[in-house]
Amino acid sequence: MANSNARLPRLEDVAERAGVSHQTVSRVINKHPNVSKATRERVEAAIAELGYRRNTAARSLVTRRSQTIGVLGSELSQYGPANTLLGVEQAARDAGYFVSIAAVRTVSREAIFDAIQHFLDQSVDGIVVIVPHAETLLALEEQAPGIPVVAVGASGSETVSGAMVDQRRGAELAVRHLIEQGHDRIGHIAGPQDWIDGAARAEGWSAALRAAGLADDLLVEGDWSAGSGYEIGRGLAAERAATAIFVGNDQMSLGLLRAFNEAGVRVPEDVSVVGFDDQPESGYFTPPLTTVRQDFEELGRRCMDLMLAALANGETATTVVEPELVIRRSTAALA
Amino acid sequence: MANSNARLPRLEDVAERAGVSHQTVSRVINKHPNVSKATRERVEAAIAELGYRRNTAARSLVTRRSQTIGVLGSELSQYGPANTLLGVEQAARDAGYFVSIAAVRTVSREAIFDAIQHFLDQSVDGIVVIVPHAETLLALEEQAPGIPVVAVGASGSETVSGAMVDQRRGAELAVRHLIEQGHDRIGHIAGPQDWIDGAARAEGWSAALRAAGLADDLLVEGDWSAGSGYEIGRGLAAERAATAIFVGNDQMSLGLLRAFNEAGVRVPEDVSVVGFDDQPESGYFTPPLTTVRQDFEELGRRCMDLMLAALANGETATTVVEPELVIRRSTAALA
DNA sequence: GATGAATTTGTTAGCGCTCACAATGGAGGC
DNA sequence: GCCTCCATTGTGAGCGCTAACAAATTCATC
Repeated sequence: MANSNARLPRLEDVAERAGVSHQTVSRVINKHPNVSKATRERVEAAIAELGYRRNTAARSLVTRRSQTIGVLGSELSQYGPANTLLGVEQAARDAGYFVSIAAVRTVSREAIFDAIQHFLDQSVDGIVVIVPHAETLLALEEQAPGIPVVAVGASGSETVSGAMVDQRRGAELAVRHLIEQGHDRIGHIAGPQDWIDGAARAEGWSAALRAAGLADDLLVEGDWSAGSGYEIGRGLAAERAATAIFVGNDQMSLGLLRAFNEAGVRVPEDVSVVGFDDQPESGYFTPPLTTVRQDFEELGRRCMDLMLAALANGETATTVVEPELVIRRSTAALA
Repeated sequence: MANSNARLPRLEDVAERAGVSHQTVSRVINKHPNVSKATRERVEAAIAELGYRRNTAARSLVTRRSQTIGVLGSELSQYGPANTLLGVEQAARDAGYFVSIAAVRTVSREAIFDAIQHFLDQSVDGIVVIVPHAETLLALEEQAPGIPVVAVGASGSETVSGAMVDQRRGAELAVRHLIEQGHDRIGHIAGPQDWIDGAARAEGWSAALRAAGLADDLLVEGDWSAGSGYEIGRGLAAERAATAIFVGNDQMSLGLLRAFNEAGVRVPEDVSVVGFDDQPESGYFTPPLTTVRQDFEELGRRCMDLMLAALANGETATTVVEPELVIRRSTAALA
């Protein structure tokens, strides 16, 4: 019901109404301990009556803090990054921070720099980077924005905190499961190798095979999309070199399943398939997909934990989220 | 290379270096026309040398504008909302705005109010709402935040601009396609009816059937998830009442295809299926899904167009994006 | 009751910017 | 030469808040 012509109430207006100084009102707002109970209640009443809301700009101007975290992301419409963003947002809002986003369409130095500039223009207090691309980390080291940075997939450094799901371990879980089922020719449809996760999963696959004394020669690189899984799957169906395929993500797995279905290759009777991510849909593929689950929201929350720590004491750190194997119907014992 | 101990350069520092007043520097930054070429160049040089960056807080304090748009969203990890967000972000950044997000986990009045409060605390200049839930619009009318609001799915009103994909038309495209293929018993797996899109698609389905003199009695309501599509699909496979199913979205379609596959119902030989959304994966379902494409990024950009208009002249407006039928292999002529 | 310490409240300055207005100087008309 | 007009530049104030300090009040202690 406030008169919309009048300017918004400010500290001084509240102070006048409560019969105190503006500084006392400021103390109440900032929960400063040394305010008597009576005064506090009077001020709080005045705040409620006037519908007072603190002016962020004025506060930021004097404190030199914007209470804003910038999230720099690419592929933000994909299941993983999108949920990581949600995790960050939740933790940030709970901690009293605003979340600003900048999406990078094509990953390049210029695009990353642009986004960082954008955030610096906004004077964010810190930047969370969800661009799981190796080049991004290099760009970040180079461009060091002078504020705390937390990067997903980074191992952590002097200047950058890192939060990651243990991709190697996830890949090992998947491959070991296949080995236990009796498979000894296990191929891999990898994600792009200049993506941190793509490379780490391929390494995990390779390491698990070698640890079991098996060959790691069946690797093809896709681009994460269902389309690339399909194309590669057509080739694989013709060759029939492997009896099991560990796929870099669920979307490529979907394409692979489609190609196998068209070619008459039965899953899991002829070939077993394991994906990575565990999107909500993966349990409804034909057949339901055995895959490695990553808790992306948790990852996002961890990012924010690291950010808060960096904001508080300037220290960088690293955190690792454990993946989990979800066994469904796309894998079976070798006949 | 700036000395990180020293405070950041400000207008006055640039002015001193360029030998002009701070106001002249301000004019250069704001592209005011009445500045001589020589002065402008001198100032620009000084800005570059010092690495000057305008302080947003100070600017906001005096202009009473934050150059920030708040995006209030739910289901932000889903394909549609996520891409709409990306469209908004792109258009906003191009227009010199920052984008702040607030995700609503469970749609309720309180959660919506909370998010609006959050944005008002931040003094955003406008709010884009991507919560395609009927109750949201009511909450918005009630809570009228006093700044421009653009809502996805809204028809527009005195206070709220609306941007939407024509859902009814999309549903009609789907149903007419099925009718043309000779189907006359066409069922619908609807989205939740308290979701704007869910209701609009059901209406379009119903309208198209009635226009063709067909019955619209085969409707079941799901919850958008693949799981609900699967459960409903099991029932449908047992009944076999319809020869074609129009499904409210692609995810439920996936579940339906899975259930039909398990039950030995062949798609499209026995039953045709049409989805809605056209996610990137839909072309790799088994079989590839005929569906209705929505251009979510365009929708997001349109939201921002409306926002800029509202910000400029305070007027609300409405815009409609046309959907498109994508025919793949899940539909066929009735045998 | 005097002394010092702790608690509560008030006063002042200034964060960095834009706005309104004032001042300066050169071009052009009579 | 004088006056007007316009383009260009400068001056002063103030946006709303917090930090630092100062003042007033209460309380405990000897």
